Amino acid sequence: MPNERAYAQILHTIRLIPAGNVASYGQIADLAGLPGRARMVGRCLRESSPVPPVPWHRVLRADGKLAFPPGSDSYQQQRTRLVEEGVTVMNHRVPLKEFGWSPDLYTLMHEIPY
DNA sequence: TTTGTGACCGTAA
DNA sequence: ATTACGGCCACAA
Repeated sequence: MPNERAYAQILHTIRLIPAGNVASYGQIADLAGLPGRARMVGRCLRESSPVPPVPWHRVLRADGKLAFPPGSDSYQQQRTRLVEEGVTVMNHRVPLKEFGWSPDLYTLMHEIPY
């Protein structure tokens, strides 16, 4: 696999998201040293059936929406996990801007990877 | 080889 | 607030 390094970087970066916080696919890609490749993050998660050490539920779209179809199994699970961590989810999205969260991740995780 | 398909994103109507 | 479009790129058909 040519991408196993990239995937490892991605999963590693996702592990750095603190509980109660969220990050977008694009942010993860950037932090993992893969600028512009948000789709790869999604593909990585889809293909590597993530287990708890990888907090996949803290990864959202850039606009704060959960990436799953509302009502789907995965959607419900993600929503539940977020709420358990105290993250507000209303109308299928986390109000990032309203909480000033989106940019915080760059501050919280500066020194990175692997 | 080409085409379609995503757990996506930024910009511009 | 939406929609459209172009970028993005590994994968499968």
